[in-house]
Amino acid sequence: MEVVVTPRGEQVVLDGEPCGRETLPFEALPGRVRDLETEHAPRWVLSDTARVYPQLVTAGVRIARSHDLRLARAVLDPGHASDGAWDAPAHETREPTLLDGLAPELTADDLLAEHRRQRAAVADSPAPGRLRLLLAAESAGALAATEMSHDGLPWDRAVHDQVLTDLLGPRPHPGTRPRVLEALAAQVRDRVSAPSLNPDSAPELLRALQSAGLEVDSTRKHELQRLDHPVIAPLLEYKRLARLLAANGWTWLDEWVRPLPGTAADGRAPGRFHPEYVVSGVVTGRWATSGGGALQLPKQIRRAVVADAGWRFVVADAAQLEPRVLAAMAGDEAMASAARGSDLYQGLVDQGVVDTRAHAKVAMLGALYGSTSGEAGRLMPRLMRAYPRATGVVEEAARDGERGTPVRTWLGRPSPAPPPAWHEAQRRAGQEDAEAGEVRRARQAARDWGRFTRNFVVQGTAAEWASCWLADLRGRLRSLGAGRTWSGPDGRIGPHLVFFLHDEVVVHTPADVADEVAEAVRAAAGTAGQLLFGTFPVEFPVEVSVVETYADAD
DNA sequence: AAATCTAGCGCG
DNA sequence: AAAGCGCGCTAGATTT
Repeated sequence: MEVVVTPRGEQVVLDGEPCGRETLPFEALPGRVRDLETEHAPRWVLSDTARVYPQLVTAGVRIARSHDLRLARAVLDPGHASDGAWDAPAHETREPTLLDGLAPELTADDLLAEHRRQRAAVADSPAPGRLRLLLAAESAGALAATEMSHDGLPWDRAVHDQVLTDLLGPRPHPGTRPRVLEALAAQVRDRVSAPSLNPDSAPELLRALQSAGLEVDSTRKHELQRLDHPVIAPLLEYKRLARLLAANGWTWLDEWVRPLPGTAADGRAPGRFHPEYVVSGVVTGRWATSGGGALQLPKQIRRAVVADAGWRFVVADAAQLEPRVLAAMAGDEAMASAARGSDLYQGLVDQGVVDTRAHAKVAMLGALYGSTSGEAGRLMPRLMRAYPRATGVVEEAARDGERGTPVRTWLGRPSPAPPPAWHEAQRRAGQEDAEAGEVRRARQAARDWGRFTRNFVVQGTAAEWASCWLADLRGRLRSLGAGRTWSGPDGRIGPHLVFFLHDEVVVHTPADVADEVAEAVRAAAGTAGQLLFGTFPVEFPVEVSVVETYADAD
């Protein structure tokens, strides 16, 4: 049973089984969806989850299954995905409404036709089952993303303020540096004899360092770390704290964490951080976020992520996901067997491929990213000898990329084509009268694109595993919470996802079912592995902890 | 003054 | 000789 939801003007058209074509005022949508969901649990075919679903969730209506036409279109027809009416919504500063940007020219018939086209495209593809899985997982992910944005990540404003105060000193007046930062700046100025230096200005800082006799040509942390000079320690500390202040300081707190109404009685200052997730916002299929830098929450500040009283976080991350995914997609039994334990890198050492765990990690990441120099480059031949199938997969993807040939993830997401300028550069370099510089630059560009496609197949397939994990977990949590109510501000919804970070999930849950949630997280990981790779014997262990603050998960 | 670019750093 | 992937965000620098 499927129902297509088409908001138009001030109305909503529902079309499909079991309701037939039905036009109703959009205020009536949540109630009607709730009724149909309860009675028939249809698959909801949505033009764009990010546009339609927030209205439902805000009205207290959540659905189990969906198909997101916009996300599917981007996978099935990448060249035309951003055409006209199907454009991804431009970023907006206010909350989207049901009617905003929904391309009102798209009628119910348009959506039904698009849906038919997509079904045919899937059926005609070389691997329909894989594509169906990808689209189902992405669509479920989009539901989870909307729900997570709505529910928010529990955030304790008082703890955040305390962390900042401990590290920086009390909150300063606008336009002035916090005490600790000002003291460090003074120390830096003193030690390079530059009394008016603004250490936030990279050019000024670079000139000052050079004048003081330091051999640097950038102000990057890694370059500074190599130097032995009294200014280095205070400067690195300054940069660390200045970064924290700029990215996640008091201004961020005020802008992004909304206080939770009526719950400040126990001396805490509970709130919620509501990032907007952009499903498949990264070319590889990973999620992006917009606003608040949710995917870059520094470890330092995770202490402020505090569960509600009587609730816990179940934090889980998939250990060494990308190498495991590579072993599975390559059908590399040897690498899968190295991955049998919980530490794949130690497995490489135990198989005698490399001598230390650190070398194993450098070599593995080098293979995934295309390192050719240094330690990684030296270790690569051993890796290729030990795991010819796994390394063969990424090498082939790299060769394809260098030729400009698209590659695909395991479930079938295509990589983008290189830009026109890239093709043009390759064409010119191939001509007889090409200049040496042109040829060199074209080769460079080809290798760069090869590293991109090399990583694309692995990062993209890992994102697919993670989508399946998230989607299956969402279903399990819905079952776990069904028919029960819980104490606390999120009591109505029970255990729920609050954060997703590439290979890591956080569930906010009543403490008494935290162990059940932990088990659900593990079980979902098992399901994800089977959905993608069937019976191929590669394990995807997840490290799970039950904590009161996110900072305790590491 | 506003818009756009760049360097740098946080995360995976 | 070059030299490891993908992002978002900020302040300062540069351009309009």
